[in-house]
Order: sequence, then structure tokens, then C-alpha cells
Amino acid sequence: MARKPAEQTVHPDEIIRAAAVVFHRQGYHGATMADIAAEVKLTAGSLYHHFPGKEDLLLAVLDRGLAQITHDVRAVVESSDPSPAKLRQIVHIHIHSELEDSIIAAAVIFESRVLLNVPGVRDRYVSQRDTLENLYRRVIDVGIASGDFRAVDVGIFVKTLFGALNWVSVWYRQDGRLTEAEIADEITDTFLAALHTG
Amino acid sequence: MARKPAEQTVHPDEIIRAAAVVFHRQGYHGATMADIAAEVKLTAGSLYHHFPGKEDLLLAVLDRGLAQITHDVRAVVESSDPSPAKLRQIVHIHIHSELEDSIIAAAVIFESRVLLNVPGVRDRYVSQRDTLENLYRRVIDVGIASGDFRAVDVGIFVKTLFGALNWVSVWYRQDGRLTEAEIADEITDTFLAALHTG
DNA sequence: CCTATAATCAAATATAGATTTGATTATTCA
DNA sequence: TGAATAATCAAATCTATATTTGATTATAGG
Repeated sequence: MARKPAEQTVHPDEIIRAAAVVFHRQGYHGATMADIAAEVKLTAGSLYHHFPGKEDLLLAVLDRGLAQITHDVRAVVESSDPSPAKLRQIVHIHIHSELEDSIIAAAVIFESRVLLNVPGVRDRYVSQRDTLENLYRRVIDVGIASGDFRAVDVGIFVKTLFGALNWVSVWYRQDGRLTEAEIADEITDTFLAALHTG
Repeated sequence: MARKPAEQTVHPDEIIRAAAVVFHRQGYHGATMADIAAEVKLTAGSLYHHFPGKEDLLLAVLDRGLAQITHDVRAVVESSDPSPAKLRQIVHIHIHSELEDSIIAAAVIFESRVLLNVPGVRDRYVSQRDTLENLYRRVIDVGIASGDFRAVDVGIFVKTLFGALNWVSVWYRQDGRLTEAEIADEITDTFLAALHTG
């Protein structure tokens, strides 16, 4: 009788990614359902088979983006060895995630404000964001405690670092002077120098 | 016969500022002409007396925001004395301009992408942005040349600094833990430490 | 090979919101 | 004062686009 979900000609994940691409390119309001649909060779109407509406698409994008990057960063933070080295690792991961894995992260950065009015959503988003920020805080805290890092205001420091990292997706160019890894290293150098004791 | 422009019950500047506020709050596409009009007690239609259209409003906001902050930063850069002290000054000015004088700057940051497709506009915007960036570069360059600063990659460093500064408008809260000046100082400390030689 | 359901589409529907239009109400200056 | 024009408004227009609707097509399981 019933029938297993067919072999999803289009996987929901592909739609989320497509939405992220279009949101990033055109902004939430500037992105049309038709644009997103086109990205996966569907018509606008067909999207409604997979998602209840445009807002839910953005939600999914934000969720996914934050979850992804948080997952990656957590993996590093919770591995055994101590801190200064870790900071470099997570900056690399953050930038990589931002530029490659998920243009999603970039959409997150710029489009999250759109949903910040919807109350339930706001809470969820804020809590996810805090989780990520706390991972960074932990690394800095440990470094300060161990004497490896200067005693900065961790709250401001992390925001500062996030700002710098987020901004990368705005100015980064594939064909630019430096590679992604070189950029990540240079930025890490800056922040490690800033944390240098003495 | 003719008649001098009447005493502008509503000065164009007020409209630009209102537009900046609304763009910042709701994003370009999310801002309606009615929203902007309401901010200065007008009706949507009346705005067309002052500006040809919505896009021109954004243009004006960007122009004004960049011009303002560039003006302020230039004043410091072109004053006599040398560099390390200047960096602190311009960071203060930048943040102040961003938070108070012109929510405009914040709108600039987030909404500029919208216009980056319009060709003529793009060029103009990019050139204005470069002017501002170059002021920062100059300060860093001088510091490196004089041996006051470590020899960083100036291009990346300035982008990193901009990212951190721009991001402030996203997380800053009037009623937050620190004042605007304290935040500016903390951020300056971070970047000066990052430039510290040895 | 059927049948139920998923996946899709093309074509409506509905609505928001930018821009226009045609008055109406100041205001300056001659 | 009174023409000329600016500033404004309320209401009409027009367009884009999110969402719905009613088929049509494909596929998995029997």
C-alpha cells in the first residue's frame, strides 16, 4: 500500500544549500522562490513539497550552517591537547567552513537579522550562536589560565575575532592574492600576537 | 517669479538618516518606502519629491556614510604626529561614527551588496571604500616603516580590522556591560598588541 | 501490470509595496 | 495680496512574487 519516499530526485539538503547560495548572493528578501528553485532545476511551486515556506528555508539554512561549523569547532576544542595550537586550528576550520563547505555560514551572518524578530526563532538562533561563541571562549579562557595568553576581555575578544572571520566571506575572492589557508594563517598570526604575553 | 526652495519642512538629510535607520533595522528589501516615510512623518508618495526612488535613497545613505567616516578618519591621519597613537584615535572615531553619528555606516556595511550589481554604482562605492581603507593602510605602513609595528600583511590586517570594527554594530547594545569608549579601547589594545614588535 | 503516493509542473490567486497621479495646502517673493 | 512653485497627501496603478490549486508523471511495492 504505502510507499517509501521515492528516491528523492532532489534531496532536501540540496535545496538548503541552493537556498544558502541564493540568500548569500541576493539577500533574503532579494531572493525569490523561483531563483532558489532554478538552482536545483525545479519550479517555485515544487519547493513547497519540501519546505512549508520561504522563511522555513532560511531557518533551515541557519540551523544547518551553525550546526555544521559548531560541530567542526567542537571536535577540535574537545580533542585532548592544550590551547594556543587550537586557536589556529579553529580559525582555519571556521574560514574553511565559511568559504567552502557552507556558503551557508555567510548567509547566516547576513540574513540572520531577518528572523531576529520572530520570537521563538530568535531564542533558538541566539542559543546556537552562544554555543559556538562559548567554544571559542573556552579556548581563550584556558590559554589565559595557563598563562599562555594575555588576560584580555574574553567577551570583546571573541566578538572581535568573529567579526574579522565573518568579514572574510565579504572580501574573499577565489582568484585573490592569497589562498584560503594563507589568509587563515595571517589572521591567526594577528590574533595570536594579540594574545601574546609580556 | 521663481522661488527659492522653501524652508524644507523636511531636510533631505533627515530623510537620508531615516532611511539609514530603517535599512539597518530591516534590510534594504525589507524596508518599505512607507516605513522610511513614517520615520519623518511623511507618506510614501511624498518621498518622491526628494528622491527619485528607493535605490537612490540607499545610494545616498552609502555615500553619506562613507564620506562622513572617511572625513573623520582623514582628519586624524593627516594631522602631524606619528602613528601608534593614531591607530587608537581612528578606531575610536570609526566605532563612534558607526554607533552614533551614523547608523548610516552600519547600513553601509550590510546593504552595500544590494547595489554591487549595478555597474556604475559598484565602481563608485568600491573607490570610496578603497579611499577609506587606504587611510588605514597608510597608518599601518608608516608604523611598520618606522619600526613601531611588526611587519604584517597590511592588506589582510586592514580587512581583519575592518571586519572587527564593522561587526561592533551588530552586537553592540546601549545597555551593555561596556561603554562605547571602553569597547573601542579594548579592540585597539588587541590590534596594537597584534602589531607589537618582538 | 496495477495502484497508491511522491514529485513535479503550469497556471491561478493574492498581496504587498514601489511608483504615479491629481488634488490640496503652504510659502516665498514680486 | 496674489501668482508661481514647493511640499504634501490620499488614492489609483502596476508589478513582482509568495503561496495555492489541480492536473500530470514517475516509481515502489504488491
